Amino acid sequence: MEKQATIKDIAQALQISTSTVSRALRNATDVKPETKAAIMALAEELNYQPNQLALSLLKKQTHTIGVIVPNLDYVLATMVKGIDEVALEAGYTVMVCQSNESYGRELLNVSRLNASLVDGFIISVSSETKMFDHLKKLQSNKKAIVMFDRITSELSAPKIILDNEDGGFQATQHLIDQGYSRIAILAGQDTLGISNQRMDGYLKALKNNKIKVDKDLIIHCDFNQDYAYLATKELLNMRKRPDAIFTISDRMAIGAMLAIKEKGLKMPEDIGLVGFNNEPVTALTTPQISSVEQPAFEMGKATAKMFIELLHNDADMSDREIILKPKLVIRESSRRLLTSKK
Amino acid sequence: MEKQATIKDIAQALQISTSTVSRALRNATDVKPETKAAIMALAEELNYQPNQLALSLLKKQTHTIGVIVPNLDYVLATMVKGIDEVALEAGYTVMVCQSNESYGRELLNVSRLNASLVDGFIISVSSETKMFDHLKKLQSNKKAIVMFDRITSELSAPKIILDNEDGGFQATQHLIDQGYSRIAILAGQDTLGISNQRMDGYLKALKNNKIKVDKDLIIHCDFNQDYAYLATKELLNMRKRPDAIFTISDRMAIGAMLAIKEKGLKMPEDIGLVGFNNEPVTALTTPQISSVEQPAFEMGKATAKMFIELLHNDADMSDREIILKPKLVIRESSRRLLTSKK
DNA sequence: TTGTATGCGTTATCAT
DNA sequence: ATGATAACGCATACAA
Repeated sequence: MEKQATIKDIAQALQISTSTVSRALRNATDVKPETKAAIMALAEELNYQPNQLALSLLKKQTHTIGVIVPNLDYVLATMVKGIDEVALEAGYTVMVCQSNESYGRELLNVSRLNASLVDGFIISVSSETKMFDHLKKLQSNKKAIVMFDRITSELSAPKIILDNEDGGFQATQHLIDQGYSRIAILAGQDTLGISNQRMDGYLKALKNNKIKVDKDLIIHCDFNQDYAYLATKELLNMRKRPDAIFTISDRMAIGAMLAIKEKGLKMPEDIGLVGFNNEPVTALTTPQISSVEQPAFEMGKATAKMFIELLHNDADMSDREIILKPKLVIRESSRRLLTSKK
Repeated sequence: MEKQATIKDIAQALQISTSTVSRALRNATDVKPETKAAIMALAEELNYQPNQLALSLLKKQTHTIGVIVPNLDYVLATMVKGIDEVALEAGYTVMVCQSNESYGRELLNVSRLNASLVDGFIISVSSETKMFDHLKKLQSNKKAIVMFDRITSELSAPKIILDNEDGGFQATQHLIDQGYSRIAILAGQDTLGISNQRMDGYLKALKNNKIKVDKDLIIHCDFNQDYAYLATKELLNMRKRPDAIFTISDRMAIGAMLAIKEKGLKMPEDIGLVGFNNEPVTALTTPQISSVEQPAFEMGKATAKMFIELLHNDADMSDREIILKPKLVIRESSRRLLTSKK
């Protein structure tokens, strides 16, 4: 076998025109059964496969979705899996690119995938991304865009998000229910939407329970284990140290846990801990870590469905927003009352 | 702004031919500076971007690499990151597809990405994949293929792999050095190459140390935490139970650890445990788990480099093979001698 | 039922 | 220095 066979090859071999071959291959009705049979047979033999590039150029659509994510950690990988699932079923191929939390990389990815290579984008923006002209430009070129997880209100597009505020609220309220009162929060950079929303939930729970907010208990640090470790060390050295910590990611919870153990404090007796994401690791530590679970796979599926609807729909969908609810999973690190709900 | 502007649009607006526009845009020398300036200005204004589809159709290359992996767990995600890194730098875009350990999905992914959409494939085959005609067909269509991690000798292609046997050997030898003598192994399905190789290393270490192989201590189960848990439970209920367990993945090590704890045995005193992959979680459990580290990021980079060389190289590279060495990371779960190397 | 001609966006070749 | 034309692989309107 040589280079991919083309319609032309088949036509030449059979001494007929390319249009007839094209029709036969596409199951058109008006082709004589015998010629059609001959064509199909030869196509099979030559392992003919239509050239998607040519088709895409002609149809102006590639049936390919560009998915851009800041990284492929557990949650995002799960979401991508959900996207993949739905897209594949609908006949779309998914191109996954990682921006590595870098605005520059995101720009590069977008521009590479643009230029007619993809029908549109499903994107979760990097933590560095503060300007959205690159996405607006895509829209003005009639590319479909759906945002998910890390979104921005600056772009008018369908959005699929988690109710992060509710997640923060559930976590904090639970800690309060367990009798903790000096509750610290390890948040991300104060420019990151999902971080701020989770903190809003934290603040709301405090307020609802008439607990005064102590600014010293609100820490902004990198979404990362090492920073969380250091930040927690400082927290524990305060004169009036917190009796509970809510971290907005499980990675950070791990860092906090290491610092807590190092200090010789017991969870949940001396100090309570709740993380976010419900990564599998939370069930593996000692003690196991309570964590806010997000329906990542479902979110991915919902996102892909929205995207495909957007492609097939002329109506304006820019105000569409799906908000999924998180669910707190209570484990050992924060359950110190026997009466607590299971 | 409307649909992407084309060369034709610019030519019409400026009342010149498309060839001139094309030349100007491509920085050709023989274009009058003034016309060139006008063209560049208009291109900028219209946000002109060359249509990659048309270019690819013409040049018969897409500058896109199809990457197919069985899943996106920690190790593979890290490898993909390495691939991405090198590919991006070389001007290639990466399409990542997950086969979900399914042969059918792998076929689908390959056929979708084929059809001239990608210049070639970087693939780690699914655990279900036992036939390789789909890959051979690609090669006969002159697509470049590089295999990595999970490879097959049935395909003649450059390969980048870990020295899995050495990994198994290091792990087992270490356990022996620590004074363990009844060492069990939790392996994967006996059709999975990397599993068998790790087991070969295990057997070699036993043989080198004149320890008789006990078939009852060799367990084949799914690459998965739950099965490992169950298998370990059985192992611990044997009349002469093992005093150490080597699992060929960290997930399995976690499962084993749960069963060990449940049984009330202490690591490393009563029983030693070594995993494989050195996932971050191994440092978070209590006790921390010793594990064989593979240079995943480096492997990804090496793979992408090999692939790009293959694209630019007419010579036969099918016998090229890069074998990377693993490195045992010793932690609490297996270090019971104070004299042990750190 | 089949063939011819055209176009998708671009570049390369060959004129002019 | 610039323009006309063909080609990449395919589908389709139109002609036969």
